[in-house]
Amino acid sequence: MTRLSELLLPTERQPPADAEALSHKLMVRAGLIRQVGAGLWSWLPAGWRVHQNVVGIIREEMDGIGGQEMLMPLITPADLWRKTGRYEITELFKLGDRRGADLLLAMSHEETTTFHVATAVRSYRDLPKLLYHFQLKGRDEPRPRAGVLRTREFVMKDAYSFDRDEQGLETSYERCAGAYERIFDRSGLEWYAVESDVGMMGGSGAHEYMAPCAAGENDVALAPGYAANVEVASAEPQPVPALGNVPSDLHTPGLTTIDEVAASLGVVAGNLLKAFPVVTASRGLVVVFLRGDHRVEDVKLANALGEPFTQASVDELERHGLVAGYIGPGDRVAALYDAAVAPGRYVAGGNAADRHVVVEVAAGERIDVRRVEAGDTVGGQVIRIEPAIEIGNIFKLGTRYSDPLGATYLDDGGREQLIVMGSYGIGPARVAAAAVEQFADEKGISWPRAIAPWDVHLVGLGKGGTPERAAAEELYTSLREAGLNVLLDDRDAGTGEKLTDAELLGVPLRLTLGKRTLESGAVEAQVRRGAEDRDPIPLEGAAEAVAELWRTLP
RNA sequence: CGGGGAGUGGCGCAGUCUGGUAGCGCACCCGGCUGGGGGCCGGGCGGUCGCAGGUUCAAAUCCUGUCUCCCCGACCA
Repeated sequence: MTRLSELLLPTERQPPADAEALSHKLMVRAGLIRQVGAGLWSWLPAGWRVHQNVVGIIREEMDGIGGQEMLMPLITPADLWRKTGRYEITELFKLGDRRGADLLLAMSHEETTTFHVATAVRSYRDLPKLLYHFQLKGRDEPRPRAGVLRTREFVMKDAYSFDRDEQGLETSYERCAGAYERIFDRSGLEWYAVESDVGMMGGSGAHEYMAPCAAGENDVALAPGYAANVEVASAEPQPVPALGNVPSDLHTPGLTTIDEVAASLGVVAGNLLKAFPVVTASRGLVVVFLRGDHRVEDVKLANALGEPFTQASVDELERHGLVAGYIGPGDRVAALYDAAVAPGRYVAGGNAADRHVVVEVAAGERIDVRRVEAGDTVGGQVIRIEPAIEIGNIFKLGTRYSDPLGATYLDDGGREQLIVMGSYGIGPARVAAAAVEQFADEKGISWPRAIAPWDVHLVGLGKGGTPERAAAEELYTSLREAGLNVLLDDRDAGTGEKLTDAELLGVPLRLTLGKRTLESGAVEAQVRRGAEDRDPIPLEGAAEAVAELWRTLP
């Protein structure tokens, strides 16, 4: 369907009142998506064309590295997930059938693919394998947001590699990384790969593919030659001047924050020691000390501790004789020091109400748990931090799933070995939304050519039955014969409405054909990116010239 | 789950404080004019005011309960 008069493309002049993110507003306004419930969205015809274009690119590149496409069910028996311990995840949609059997909506398909490989693969000769599918994922997200950026049901391309050993996994991983580079390059996005957290699941390595944009939910630390999610980023802190002459015992009534204490002493926050008391299952209460101007990065701290933690309550502190707001090093509780706490003198809590003291911190064991900040450096290069949306990830799973699900093979010596796995995800919806975020201007969307719903938006001005409209029909036919996907605006609507809708929808090349065109013998062309008018294209032989121009577009 | 906000034709909103039986712009339908940037005139269609209960002669408006949605924080493609 490529005639606007027949297409379901409900454009809106105003965005939904509750929309915040740019892609949310524009995708709804342009008639690409519509909401059904919280985090539940329908893709209307034009939007689905974009989605499927992204899918097409992914499919080509995955096939190109030997991926085998298949399809596994969304509804999954609970037993598979019980075996891997994932049945307890709170985001899991759980349901039952009429007989009372426990089922779930898969959040991803590690269990299912591993189940198949476990039963189908017996020999090292059957490995490696790279399997993938495009399938819905169900996730009962605590907070769906920003249109299609974070939803409770979405299509994911998830791929799983199965190798004989770590070395094989390394090869599969690199191969997927290469495919991902080509996929995101081809999609026309700005993107980069960053080191990411492997989470509590373990695993030996992971990367995330990030598309920088304002609506992004992740913060990424970037410097020339360096890119990492702030959840795992490490950097050299900015220096602070040494602590000047300050009395070693300070009466500080009511001064419980870093800023208050620093201001009252006339020193910088970095001259203080910040106490971050946490409780873990195996250690009980532990106080983590950071430089006063630094913040704890929760993910880094959990990784450094090797277990989850909660912040200590005031009760918990009192039980250990600590006073909230006045915690400092002492013998009452175990202490850990962040890597940015250089040996030297600091103002710290005096472990008594209204008291601070100057302490001498010695060199010693450190853990890196602080959140990297803009202005820190890596290898002498200054870091900046920007928001980005995660559009894909790759993850070395190891034997996390093959072990509980019994996915083994016999090696060439007849010994049973665990299959070594990797997983590789991409969210096509996020690729689409990120493209909207990155390239939209005040008039609307500006799709990269590779994923645009159509190649050319041909606006036929005037009313049906006029010579200019007849000419538009003719051009429409010849453009299609030249291999272009063309959207023809053949509505009897006003000029302004047609042109405004075209800008909102964001097809990369707009052709306008009206009375003027006929008189001059050339159709007007505007490149959507930058709203850049090009030289009119003579109607004689227009199709080839348009196709040629189109190939040069971003 | 914690905090904040909102539910009134398809979209955006007013009306709620101070109860009196629902209105505006856009969209939509009909007729006419216009025809290169959301044009003009005239005439129309369309709403259980989220839901349930209560107060009252009378409830969009007051009370109680409940559901839904959005935004900010802990999660992730």
